[in-house]
Amino acid sequence: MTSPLLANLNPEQLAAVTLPHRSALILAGAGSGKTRVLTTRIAWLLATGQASPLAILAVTFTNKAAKEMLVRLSAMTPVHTRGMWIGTFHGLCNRMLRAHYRDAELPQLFQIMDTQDQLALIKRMYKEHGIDDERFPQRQLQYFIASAKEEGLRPNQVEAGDDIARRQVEHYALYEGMCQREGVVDFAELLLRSYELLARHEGLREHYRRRFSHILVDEFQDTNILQYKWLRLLAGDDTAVFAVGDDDQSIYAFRGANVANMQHFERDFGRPDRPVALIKLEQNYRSHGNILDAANALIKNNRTRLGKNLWTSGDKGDLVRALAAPSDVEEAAFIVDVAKSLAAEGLALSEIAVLYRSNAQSRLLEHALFNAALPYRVYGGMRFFERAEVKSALAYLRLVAHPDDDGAFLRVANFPPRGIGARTLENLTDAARTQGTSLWQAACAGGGAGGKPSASLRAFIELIESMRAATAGLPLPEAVDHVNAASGLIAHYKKEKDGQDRLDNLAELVTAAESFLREADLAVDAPITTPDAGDAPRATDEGAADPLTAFLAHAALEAGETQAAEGRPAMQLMTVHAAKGLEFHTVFVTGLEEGLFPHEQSLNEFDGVEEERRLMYVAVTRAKRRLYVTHAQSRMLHGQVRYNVASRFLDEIPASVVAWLSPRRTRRGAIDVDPAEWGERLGAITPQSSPSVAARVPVSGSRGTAWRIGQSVRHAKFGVGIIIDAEGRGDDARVQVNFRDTGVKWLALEYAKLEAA
DNA sequence: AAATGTGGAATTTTT
DNA sequence: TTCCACATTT
Repeated sequence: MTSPLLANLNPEQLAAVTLPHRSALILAGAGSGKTRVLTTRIAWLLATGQASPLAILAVTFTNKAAKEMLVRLSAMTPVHTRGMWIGTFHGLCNRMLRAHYRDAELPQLFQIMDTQDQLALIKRMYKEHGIDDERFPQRQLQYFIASAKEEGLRPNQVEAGDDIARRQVEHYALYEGMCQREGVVDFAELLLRSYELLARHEGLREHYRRRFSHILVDEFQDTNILQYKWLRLLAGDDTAVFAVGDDDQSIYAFRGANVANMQHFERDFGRPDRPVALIKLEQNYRSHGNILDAANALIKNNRTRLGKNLWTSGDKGDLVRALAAPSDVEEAAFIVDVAKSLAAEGLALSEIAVLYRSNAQSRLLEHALFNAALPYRVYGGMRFFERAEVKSALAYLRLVAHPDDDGAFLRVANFPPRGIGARTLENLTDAARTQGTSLWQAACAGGGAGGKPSASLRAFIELIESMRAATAGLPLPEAVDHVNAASGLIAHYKKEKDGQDRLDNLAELVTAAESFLREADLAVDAPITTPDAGDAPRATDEGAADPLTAFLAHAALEAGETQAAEGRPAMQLMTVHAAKGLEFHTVFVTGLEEGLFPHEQSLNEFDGVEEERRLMYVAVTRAKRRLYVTHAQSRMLHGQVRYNVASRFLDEIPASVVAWLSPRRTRRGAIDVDPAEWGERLGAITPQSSPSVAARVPVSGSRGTAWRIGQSVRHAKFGVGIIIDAEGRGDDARVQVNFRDTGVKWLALEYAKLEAA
């Protein structure tokens, strides 16, 4: 076996890649070459003739991962990746539903709603049915529906324990009715419909089962119940399912991810003659030893694990650097200082990441970086296809493609303003409801309940009709361009003084249509046909018959980049969640404080702290060479200063691999250092200082009675905490302490024997 | 129909 | 603090 494909694989990777035909669960630790194994496995199957490209289905969660798989695969083998089913769960389900829209009981040109659209639909529904949004918050219903669907449950299958739940189920049913009438599906619906399609149509199911001899799943720990059921349906007796995942990196339980899927895999995908193979990839190619030691020790505190230990053949490397800053401002200043000196040493800024638990923390960091003129890029936020002007342009296109889309209708009927007031739309909504039709049909039928067809409404109908006629024969980008202008959007934003960005985005939408066509072209070859249940011919990768519908699906399924990548290298700011899968030379994990990380909300959740710990594990394992873990004694949060105890996760990193860059007492908690001295001390600490910088700065002894807000204390009964308030003096003096384990308490200094901690 | 004011809430996020 | 939804004003 001297295939170059297999060169440089370690024994476990090699075993995984060349596994004989049967299902396998690959426990792939952080940085263990997971993507490489996955793509090499596919290449291997193809190269050895064990599978044809059409027999392979590979599924990921993100478009980015799917794209990367395609790129790496084409680099490895000369195969045409075009006919292959490689994509996201949603993308593949969309493809399947387009091909079998009749059996799925969907209109041919069904439209996909993103979460914004979905919320808008729920709001409309609340208005129409007079549902009380105080008692039933719209967001909550949105979550309720998504959760139900992710478990594969229709309204009649949801068990409602109490009255509230019963009402929510009713609302769920109403919602479904609206979606069906308007011909729109939400994200979860793509999965559920596809699942039901396979469940109900045996012929189809058998067709796909026979076709896909190999199913490969990326980030298996992130699959939800429905995705798992979908995989089970799709996998026939002779299908080998190759599931790659890491239970220690399961950080999406809050959106339905079900790690138990990994535990059940062996039972559900094994056959008596071909039990599931279990392979662990534990050799890490990313990080130096001390970083891995920190990660391993940390994650050992979780009880529910499959069990894994990362190791490296490389160096121990630097110690993990820890810092207790007096406040969030100093924490940010420290990061600026270190980044500057690293940059001065020649480290690319893009190799430095600053991670935080919640987005709110980015502001101050941005402020500090901005003032220091350090280029940075923040991940997260508004994506291209989510911007208002882009969504409006898309709504016109949706109306052109699919006029019954009430959401699209309402979005642009009077935008830009054209004299269709709230009153007109109300009447129209009433008329549509009584006639049981879409707004579009009601408008065509003559408008409002009063029977007075509004002239502006008629003009709008004509506008859409004329757009449809004008764009009919046009290539997609030209059609988009036409709609941008004919809709009046361009004229509208030209009038606005801050409209230039929006105009740019509208122009960018034309470009997006161009590149969509270009990429779709590459992805398409001859229509896939099979004797019994042929897949419909595809015009594009999105699987729709016409390019416009495909583009609209693309816009919904791939929201696009957060912001255009800047030319110059920049530091990377993001949440820990967003950092999953990435790696950097230097990583700062910031805000390591009880209440923030682990987040206080997680403490009430089942398995909450363990998930937070996995999150911390993800954060730590992003670092290749240098890891900083920082916390601040005081932090401005929601407009108020808060005093937090240092995170328990800091204590869980073995002292032997940590160098404290700030004075620190023996136990958890903050330092006892005067902010005034801070700058001086910090100045003496350079990031290059040897690991032995450690905790050796002696702290001036606490003077028995001189307690300060922000100080860490210990109480014999209540444990450790931080003083957050004080009042009175002398014998009456009391302090308020936020104890880590026992909460906030007022203590009289005369009686409570507090000691500095 | 745009501009201004008020109250409340405030993880994590892909599709 | 900041963002949002909603209500009220202009």
